Amino acid sequence: MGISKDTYTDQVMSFLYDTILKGRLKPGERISETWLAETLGISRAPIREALRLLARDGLIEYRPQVGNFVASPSTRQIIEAYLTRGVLEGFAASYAIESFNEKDFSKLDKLVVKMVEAARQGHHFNLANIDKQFHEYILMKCENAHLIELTKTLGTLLHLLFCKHWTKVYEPEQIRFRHQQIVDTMRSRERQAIENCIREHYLQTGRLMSQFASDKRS
Amino acid sequence: MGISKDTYTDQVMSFLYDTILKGRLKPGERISETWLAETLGISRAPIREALRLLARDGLIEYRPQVGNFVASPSTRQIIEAYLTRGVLEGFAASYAIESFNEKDFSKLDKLVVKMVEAARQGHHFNLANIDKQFHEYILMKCENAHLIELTKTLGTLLHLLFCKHWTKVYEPEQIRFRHQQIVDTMRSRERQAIENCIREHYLQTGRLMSQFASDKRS
DNA sequence: TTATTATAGATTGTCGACAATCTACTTTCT
DNA sequence: AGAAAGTAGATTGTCGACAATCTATAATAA
Repeated sequence: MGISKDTYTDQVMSFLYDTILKGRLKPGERISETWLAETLGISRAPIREALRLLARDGLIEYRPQVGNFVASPSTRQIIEAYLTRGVLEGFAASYAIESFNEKDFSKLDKLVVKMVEAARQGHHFNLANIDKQFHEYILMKCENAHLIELTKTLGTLLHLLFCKHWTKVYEPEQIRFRHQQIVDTMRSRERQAIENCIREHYLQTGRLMSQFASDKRS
Repeated sequence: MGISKDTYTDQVMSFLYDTILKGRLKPGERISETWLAETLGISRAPIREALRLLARDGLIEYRPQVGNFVASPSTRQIIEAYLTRGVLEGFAASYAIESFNEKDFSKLDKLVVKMVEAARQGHHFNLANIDKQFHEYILMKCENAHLIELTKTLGTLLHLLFCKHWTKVYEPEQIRFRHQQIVDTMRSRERQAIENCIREHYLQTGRLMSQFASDKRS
């Protein structure tokens, strides 16, 4: 573990992220401040700050005077979040395309290959990670710190809530096609086509995920 | 004053927002927790939570172990923020256009008239408020809570930092033209045109504002 | 004089405690 | 039995204090 000048607040945020990711805290479940404080062996002050920040990002639902709960978005909210993510990343990609060269495209090609491998082996955790790398690689190149920050936050939320479903939602071959399509469209360097392609990419996933999530609850 | 079940944290956020808006706290200036606590007559706990949240929204720059400072974005960051806002609102408008009827358009027409009046009288505070109403009216109709939240946050940031410059940046006639153009384009109901129009609207303002802000600092 | 080091003051990070509020259960009434 | 009211327990909101860290001034050396 490298230099850890993190404040407790940051560490609590990481802890909660991991705990939710691993399914030890499930959507809708209460997150008691005192429980967290005892579990981590620290006081409630930094914990409250972490909870408020995670709530601002949508990972947690905070109800004043009542408590904090793991986010449990409605079908509609899920679709909305994916839609918004598509709009942001779509613009980022069309904006970043000017600084793309063949080396960047082939990097993306390789990530697609790795993604398909992970999908074939059913490693949904790996799959989600490589997918994240793929999309963030495109995102980063737009060089707009503000846009990157917003989009990453949204991505983190979606990753956290739905990465466990990925191997069930798409066949490996679909995953390959969907992402190769993005790379190919970017190679065309047509900004409008790029935006539309990425929006559609997220819209599809949003629809499937929301359906999956609502199935599970009934 | 209506029912006030606000927690202290919320009140501190409002207080800081107003204080910065009125220029009593200037960009780059330090915001001491103890000073705030004594000024408001409360303890530091809710103040810290408010500061962290405002930092998350970009109103404040937070440096761990050092302190909080009023945001003082660079030229580049200013342009980026306006650009991003344009992308979000542009999409929101093109998405909301389906639910627009003539009543909505004429409502926007009236706001444009009021805006020009305020501009003629040099009321930059009024002008900024009506402009905010205009853009939020469009935004709200998209019915995407997530998108609305993100866009509003960004708008609040820009409003706070730059509303004081508005009467200096645009002539009343320019303001009329720029906003009437948006309404007219929306009347055409062409989604692509709407997105481009609103993006351009914000891009222009971003460029002017960033220029103005950098002039002032030199 | 300029650069470096010490030092005192101020500021943030964290803690444990108490009051206000909410939740869930028990009791009471119909 | 079912609904309403009351009560005990738990949870959140806020507070004041202390330790760790940073900042700015003063003292020292080159």
